[in-house]
Amino acid sequence: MADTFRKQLVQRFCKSLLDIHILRLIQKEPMWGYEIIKQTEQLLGVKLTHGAVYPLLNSLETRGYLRSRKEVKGRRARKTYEVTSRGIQLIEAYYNYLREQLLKQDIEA
Amino acid sequence: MADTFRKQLVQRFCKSLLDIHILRLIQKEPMWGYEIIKQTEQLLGVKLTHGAVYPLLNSLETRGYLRSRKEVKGRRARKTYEVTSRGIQLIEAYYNYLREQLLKQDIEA
DNA sequence: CTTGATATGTCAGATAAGAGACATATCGTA
DNA sequence: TACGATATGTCTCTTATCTGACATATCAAG
Repeated sequence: MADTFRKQLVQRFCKSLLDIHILRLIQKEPMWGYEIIKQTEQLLGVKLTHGAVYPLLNSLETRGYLRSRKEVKGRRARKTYEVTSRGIQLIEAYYNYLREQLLKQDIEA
Repeated sequence: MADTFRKQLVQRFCKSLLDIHILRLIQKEPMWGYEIIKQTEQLLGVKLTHGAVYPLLNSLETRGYLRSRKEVKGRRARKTYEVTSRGIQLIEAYYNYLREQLLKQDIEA
């Protein structure tokens, strides 16, 4: 049962906080859309569709959370993203909020 | 800026994980719908509509996460909810997941 | 005796997000 | 040379969710 709940939560966090999930992955190491989809499936067992990922990546870049560069190997092109300082600030605000939530739990436990 | 991000996250966590937010409030002390809406506004500054809260409370009870009893003061009735063991399991799975997320951060920091 | 607060409920319509299709291109391999 | 994998992009339609309206009832205060 605890395992069922865990899977549910992994799925929900990943989908309803998809932008943060993506920022966290890219922060670990610069990455491109296709790779994000593959790693999310391998690491979490969650299938993202590219129709959801690519528009979000573009939006995150427009809003200043990501920066991209084109990498060309032979004639193949990929857009590798890295997290900007603004993106790092959002991720840190996220971790701070998680800590806060856990703290509240300890106080009342 | 960090403060703006925090407010954003409070809002998003509360709305996209509304069921867990409600379970956590009720776990602190048994509570009814109207009170949940008031406390959420006072504590977090987030306005929930009763059209979202009441159907969710009923759904959480049907699915076994909450249990309700009718409290009558004079002729006024209210439905006070408490969290079931199943509900507590979900909340604990939630906290475990938060801890996991923070752990991952430490490893890669 | 009427207004605002307490208290719960349903439901139609709006809205936001995503799935999946359409589109294109390279590369390796069978 | 055709298929599956890599790689990115747009867009329509569906689906899920919430807002806000409608509905009802008690109570306190002005």
